[in-house]
Amino acid sequence: MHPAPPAFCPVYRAIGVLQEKWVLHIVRALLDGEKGFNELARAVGGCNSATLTQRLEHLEALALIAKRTEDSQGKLARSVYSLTPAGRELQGVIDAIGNWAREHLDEAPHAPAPLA
Amino acid sequence: MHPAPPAFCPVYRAIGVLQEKWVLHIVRALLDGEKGFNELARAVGGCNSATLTQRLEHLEALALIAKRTEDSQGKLARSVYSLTPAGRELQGVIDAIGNWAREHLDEAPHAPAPLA
DNA sequence: TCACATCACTTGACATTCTAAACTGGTGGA
DNA sequence: TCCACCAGTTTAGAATGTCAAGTGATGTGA
Repeated sequence: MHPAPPAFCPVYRAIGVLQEKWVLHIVRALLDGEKGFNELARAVGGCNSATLTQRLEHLEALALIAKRTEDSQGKLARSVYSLTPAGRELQGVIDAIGNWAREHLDEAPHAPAPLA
Repeated sequence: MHPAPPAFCPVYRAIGVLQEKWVLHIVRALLDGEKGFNELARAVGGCNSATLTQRLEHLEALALIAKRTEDSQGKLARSVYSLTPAGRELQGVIDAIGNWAREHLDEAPHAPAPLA
């Protein structure tokens, strides 16, 4: 019944992954260095913990990020999320978005030039 | 009350636009040439008309695509959607996604080889 | 000339996805 | 002890996306 969604096309599938809400933000935040759960939530800016948990699970399943649980002898369980090599390669995508954004999205909410 | 979403950051806003469902698919389809409504729907593969209409309005408002209504003398009103220069520049983003996808997303649902 | 297909959408009911906000259970500091 | 932070989980409701059908016009073939 599907009108032929090109599921076999890698670009199509990549778009499917990358358009999930917060995914690109998460990747961008982690490109900046590995982070704990709350730290990541803050860096990403506005994602709630339920969605973040789900997104992190999905990205881990896709092997774009890795979760490590630091347990310093006692019992402190801090989780640390970082990009895998495949995830780090998304730098190119983020850069492309960045270049485009700076060229074509620079109007709008803009500080009204501090020097005037 | 927002925990400081960096709305002033162009990359953040770009991600906000590009992660809307179907947006990247629409851009990709139009990079291939201008298209009518149903034609675009078919090219995009699986987006329903309600969402497509809404997305096209949004993208037109952002000046990434342009809508032209061909009315050959009589009264035929065929709509044609095409990318604006700003929209066309998203080629770089699509390419980056394409490169990444081909390198890191090539396993998975794969037609089981028609010959055999 | 009538039936049927296509075009560009709209509409309304429904399903999926995302969200806020509160809560769990543990650590660590004043 | 009280409070803050850690990493989440839960639940209910809002936002977003979808399906399927319908609209009114044109075109196509029998």
